[in-house]
Amino acid sequence: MKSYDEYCPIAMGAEAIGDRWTPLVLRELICGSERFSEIHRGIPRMSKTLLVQRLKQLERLGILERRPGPTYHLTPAGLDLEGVVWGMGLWAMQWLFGDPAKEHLDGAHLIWRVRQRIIPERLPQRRTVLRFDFPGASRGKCIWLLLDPEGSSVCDRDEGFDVDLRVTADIVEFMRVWAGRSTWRDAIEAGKLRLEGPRALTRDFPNWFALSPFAESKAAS
Amino acid sequence: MKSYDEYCPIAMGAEAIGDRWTPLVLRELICGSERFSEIHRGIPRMSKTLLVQRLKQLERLGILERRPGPTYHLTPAGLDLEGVVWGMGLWAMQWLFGDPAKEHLDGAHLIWRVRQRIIPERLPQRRTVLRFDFPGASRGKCIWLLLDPEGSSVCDRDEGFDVDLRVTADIVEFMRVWAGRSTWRDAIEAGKLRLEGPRALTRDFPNWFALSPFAESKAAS
DNA sequence: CGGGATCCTTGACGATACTG
DNA sequence: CAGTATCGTCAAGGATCCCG
Repeated sequence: MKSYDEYCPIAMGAEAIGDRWTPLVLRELICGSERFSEIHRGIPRMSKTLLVQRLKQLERLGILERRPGPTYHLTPAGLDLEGVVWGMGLWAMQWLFGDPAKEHLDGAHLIWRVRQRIIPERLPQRRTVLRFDFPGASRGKCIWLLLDPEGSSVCDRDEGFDVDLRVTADIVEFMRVWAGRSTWRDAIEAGKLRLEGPRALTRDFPNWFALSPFAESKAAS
Repeated sequence: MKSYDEYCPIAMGAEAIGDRWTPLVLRELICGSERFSEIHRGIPRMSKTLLVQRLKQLERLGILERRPGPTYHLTPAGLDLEGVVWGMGLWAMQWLFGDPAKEHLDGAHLIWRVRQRIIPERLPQRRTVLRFDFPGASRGKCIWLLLDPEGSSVCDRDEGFDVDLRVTADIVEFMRVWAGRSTWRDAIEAGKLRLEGPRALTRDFPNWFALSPFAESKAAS
């Protein structure tokens, strides 16, 4: 893609971060992903080839820094982009955001993002295995989440662990809760979310992770 | 261009305003352009066909409104984008912006933007014709600016009017002043800007228009 | 895991001509 | 002036395979 060839800061900013997928790459970095595979899991529909290209350009522009590992870290210039990227999100939250559509109903992606928002100190002391069932999902109808204060992981196949807590949900409603458009309580009372397991787990479940970073801001539609 | 298919406000925001050229279209609307040709003159390197498409999408998204005339006006949602678009510009101003490069040296585009920033009340009462000569420009080496409190215009051909004030300048330096990286005084003292005409005009010239909206913010490099 | 190298498709875009 | 219509090009990027 060619340059705008305009001596204008807006044009330059748009050239730097306006390429397709780039705002999502920045989102992942801002949210704390550091490794290539981690970033990629956060943007599963982006090809690896393209992610490599985008990371390189961001590095060239001084927005991120590649360190041995390899890991990727935002530079001061990159950290300063948080306001811009979040501004886009807040704007969209207010003016465009609605309930999820069919194309959004990916259980694996959803739980991966839930995992990003885990608050480790609040997890049970011992490893706990959750199984999510989303009958209405387009992809990722059945997802396992292994909670561990030392590091949690998501997978989409039965690895043979005993399931401690089973979550069966209408994925649309789960996403609405995630986005701040509904609540766990309402979802459960409406019969759209069912938690099966020891009382201690079903009770604490909502506290293990925060909702979407945008959940608090107000939506329009 | 296909959708990201993510249930994420950042993805939605990026889809809405992240298309190529769209931030520049928004810039023109925010700066007050209303007519098609006016918007197009502000983004001369964009094709008309594409501008039509972008305007249509922005209308579909509820960001702008088309009224008879035809004229284009930002809706409340569109006005609310000003912070995001300006945020991109401010970020780029701080981290990427430098002196203009060869591809930027378009005298016609420069004077068009100067015209956008005219403060009508400060203009001379009678029509005044300026001629700009930019020997170092890549395009638009010679531009006429007709000042009139009722409405000013730019053209790139001699329409036969008598020139009241002649401005000869190193276009790089003129753009640096415009961007807040130099001053009229420094430019004149360095011999990079020469004003020829009645004393009253050469004296008031700097007051007729404001500099770039980003001129006050600090640049890095 | 973290990419590099190729091939191939599609659609975004520019140029041009035309219209009310 | 403010578009519409058509056509051709080119490059962005998806898919696949490979590598250390």
